Amino acid sequence: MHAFRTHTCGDLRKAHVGQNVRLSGWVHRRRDHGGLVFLDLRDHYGLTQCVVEPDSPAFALADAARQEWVVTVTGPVVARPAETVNEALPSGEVEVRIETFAVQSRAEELPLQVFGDIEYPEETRLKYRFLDLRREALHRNIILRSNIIASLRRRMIAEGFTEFQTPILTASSPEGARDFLVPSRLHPGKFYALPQAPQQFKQLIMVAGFDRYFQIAPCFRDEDARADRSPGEFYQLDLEMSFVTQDDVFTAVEPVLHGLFEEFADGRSVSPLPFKRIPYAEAMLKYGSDKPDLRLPPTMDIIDVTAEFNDPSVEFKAFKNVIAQGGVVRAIPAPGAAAQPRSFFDKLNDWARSEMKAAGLGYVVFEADGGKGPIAKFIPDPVQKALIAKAKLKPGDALFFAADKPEKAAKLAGAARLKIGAELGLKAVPYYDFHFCWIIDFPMYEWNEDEKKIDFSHNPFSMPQFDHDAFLKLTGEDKDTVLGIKAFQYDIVCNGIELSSGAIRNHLPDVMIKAFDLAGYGREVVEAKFGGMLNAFRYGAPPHGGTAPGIDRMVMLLAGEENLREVTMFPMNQRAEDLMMGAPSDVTPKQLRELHIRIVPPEKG
RNA sequence: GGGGGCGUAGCUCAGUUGGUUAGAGUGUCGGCCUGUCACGCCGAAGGUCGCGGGUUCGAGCCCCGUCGCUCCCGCCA
Repeated sequence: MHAFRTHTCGDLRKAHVGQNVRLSGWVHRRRDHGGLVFLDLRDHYGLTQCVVEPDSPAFALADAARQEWVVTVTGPVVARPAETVNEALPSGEVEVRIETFAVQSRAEELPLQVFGDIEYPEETRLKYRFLDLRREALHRNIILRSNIIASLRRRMIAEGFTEFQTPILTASSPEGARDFLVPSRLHPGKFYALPQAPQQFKQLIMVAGFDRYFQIAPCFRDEDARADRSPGEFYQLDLEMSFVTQDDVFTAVEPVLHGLFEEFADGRSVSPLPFKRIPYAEAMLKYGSDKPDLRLPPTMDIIDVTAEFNDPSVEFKAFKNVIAQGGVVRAIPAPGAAAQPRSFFDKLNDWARSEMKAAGLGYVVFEADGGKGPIAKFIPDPVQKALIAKAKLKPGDALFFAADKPEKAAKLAGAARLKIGAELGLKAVPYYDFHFCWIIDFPMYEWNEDEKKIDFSHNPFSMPQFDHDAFLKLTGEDKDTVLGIKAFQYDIVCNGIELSSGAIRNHLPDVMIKAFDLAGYGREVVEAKFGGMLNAFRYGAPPHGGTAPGIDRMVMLLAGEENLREVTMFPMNQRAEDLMMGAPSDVTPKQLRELHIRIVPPEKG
């Protein structure tokens, strides 16, 4: 007989009755009836009830066992009496009668119970992650994560993609997030950077003549965390393809994501292929966001009502002043909101003022006999009718108004749309639990108001949607033209979460240098910082493009969790500390000397 | 860097208007119990009320500071 087990704790069924078996696992739960002790034994595979009676030679040992001890039991599988069958347990028809009992390892009093579903503070859960991982919910999520990654690999390979590894120690890059730096021992004063993404490498893989690359790629960014954003490190399904248009990328990626979500939907619905494509400008107007949640009904689509409020007959000064200063008024329809109490509207206004730092969130309730609410009296009947027509309102619907500079108004309207939709419990018809869309035609540049300069608005490596020769002739003088340029840049969005960002890349050195030039980076800077890739483009670069869906976020969606730590095996806390391993940590003076590093502690404020 | 919330037994939490010896559940330890599966019953141990200062006759509770955790904003091409 094997030293530890002949079966797992998830194996035993009625068919095993009579066999002598050996199980090893953790003592999940102990029920002591004096003369009779039940031990639920747990391993990765399941739970099996074991029982020991006083006349058993193993009784004293087994009776002493406590929660989370690791033990090995040996004995016959017996059928449980009919009235004691546990239907909640797959092995519930049988139990193991303990004849010999061995303790493999004991457990101290637990800081966190494995049994049950008590909620524990993050600090405890992270410090004792190995205990938390034993618990059912987290254990299940981590297995789900593994299955999702395995499925992605299968699907990508089936689509003709090949997985390649790219370096973890690479060069720091100027744009984008803050790099994690690794000091070089051999080159005093110089640093490697951990890759924010294998962006340049995957493009170089295309230049190198490979095609259809993918990787479950670790990415590192030294930025602050959020519930849906791990500090430090995360994983992407990184992919890149040669000789493709934007549509080819979509066609390659859609079935992978759709198939994945269908596979793990577990009864939930997935929006059908092809995913809706929404230009950035339209998304910002209709949803107030570049990551719209399409689970809300189209009757809640935001509309621009600047013209209506600018009509001479409207006497509402607050909005008129905003418009006079270049602002806009956006209206968020709230279907059926007339049934809500006054407090519903007041709370939303308070929310807009406190959390969104807005001047307020005005509203009009359109009853059958006319508009109601604090600002309705400033809006004459013809304009009210125009608003009703434009927003396609029915009696009993309301409109909320966000008035501000275009970006701020869009942002407030977008947040209000989500909040109102959630409060009213409104759902699109047909409703999909996972509602995907592509956001396309992102602007190439944006105006940086603080520094009064043109910035890349997204990815400096994407191809502008602009005539090649005309683009090369652009200068900083053509500000409006430059700010109007769209890029072959796209995002995949699901349920209001940005899953991935991608682009058809700029593979032409002259366009790339001009693109950086327009954002205020001289040729020297581009040569110095992206010389490797730029140089590669001078030796025959194929047109190429790709994207990189965030794996952690996909797992989060499919697991139905709202925090990445619930789907990450060993996460750090929000301050980027590993409480279990004690990272980051001090290092020895010797280590620092070897790296030519001296610590200059921050001055205490 | 900024804002909100939280911090009481190993763990999860309660603790009234500032008022006697700070409680419950769970876990731990001891006793009883032969069919439980959140077993049950009896008992015990277990507390720097995060830390420091202040107000007060009296502080878990009020005030100030500080530390930790968490959520959000900034940030995340």
